[in-house]
Amino acid sequence: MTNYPTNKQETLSLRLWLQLMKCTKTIEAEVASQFRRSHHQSLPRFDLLSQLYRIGDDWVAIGEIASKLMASGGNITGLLDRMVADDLIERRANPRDRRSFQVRTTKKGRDTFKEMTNDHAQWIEDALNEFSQKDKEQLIKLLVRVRRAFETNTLI
Amino acid sequence: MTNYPTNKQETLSLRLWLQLMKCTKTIEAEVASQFRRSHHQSLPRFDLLSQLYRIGDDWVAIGEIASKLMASGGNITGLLDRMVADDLIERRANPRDRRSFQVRTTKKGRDTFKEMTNDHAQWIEDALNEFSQKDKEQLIKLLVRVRRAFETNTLI
DNA sequence: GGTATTTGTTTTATACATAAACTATTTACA
DNA sequence: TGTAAATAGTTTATGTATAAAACAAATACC
Repeated sequence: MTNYPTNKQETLSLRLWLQLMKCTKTIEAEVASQFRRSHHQSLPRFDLLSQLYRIGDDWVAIGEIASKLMASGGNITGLLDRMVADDLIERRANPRDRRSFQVRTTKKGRDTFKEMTNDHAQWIEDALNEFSQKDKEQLIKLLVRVRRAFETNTLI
Repeated sequence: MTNYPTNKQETLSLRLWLQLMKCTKTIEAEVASQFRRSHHQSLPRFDLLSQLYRIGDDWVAIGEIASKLMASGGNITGLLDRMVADDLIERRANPRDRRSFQVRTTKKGRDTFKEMTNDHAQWIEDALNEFSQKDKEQLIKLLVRVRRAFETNTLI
């Protein structure tokens, strides 16, 4: 009865989480360093440009960006300030609601994003080309399950 | 010939990376929020205490912590300053090298770490208990492979 | 022994992140 | 209509992170 390897199981879960974190941080550090070297841009800026790209060509409210990126308002305000200063983003008052502001990418912002996103995809592809489609699919499936386990856990 | 789904493969690698990041960030946010709520401590502080615990009971040089955590010196200086102020860490001059300083955990630091580490292990275990040992082992194996792919890639 | 270099850490400038307080509007509704 | 509540965004205080400059002390080497 006491033969169930509960301690070992616990260790395995922890090891899984630690490996997950190590893996993500390794890739993140590499991508961030490449972005910095090749484009003088950061990962948070890339994420913001990605969201704007996903939303489309229109003016977007600040709050929509914050909620899509799951970030605080203050964080987005600061990021946008710096990106406006670098001419990647333009900002205007919302003509229909004087509390609200809107942003969109400039031409420079769109060009920068296009280059970054191409490089990014290429780096990831190059690094992961040794994996079979089956391995990748399985890994994705397991990761989604892990995430769901935490998300549902949290909501209770 | 042109039937090879190269575009799909590329998409799959990217999707894998995005899922990896999403998964890690979800768990990290949950753990950080629990640490904050239950212990008024942050994840970086927990990491630092973990390193000190791993190294042992002795006085440890600042530089050793920085290299183990793969963090910049300035980062560790700041973290330590705040943790010393909160009486989790004590600091002294290295008696054998006047350039150098050493730190170790206080009793409060050790007690805090013990509680945090128990809770942490429990949260992870609870969330991942639906996974079989086989699933976890496979996931760990794949994650290690992914990380190696990026590490070797970087070193070239 | 005296200078050059290296080493260990802190300081500075900057970026990114949050929570909480604050401001200005808009909306709800009595 | 007039006030309370909700909403949009910024500001402030604080924590975490880096790179680069600065500094002090130790080591290397002529």
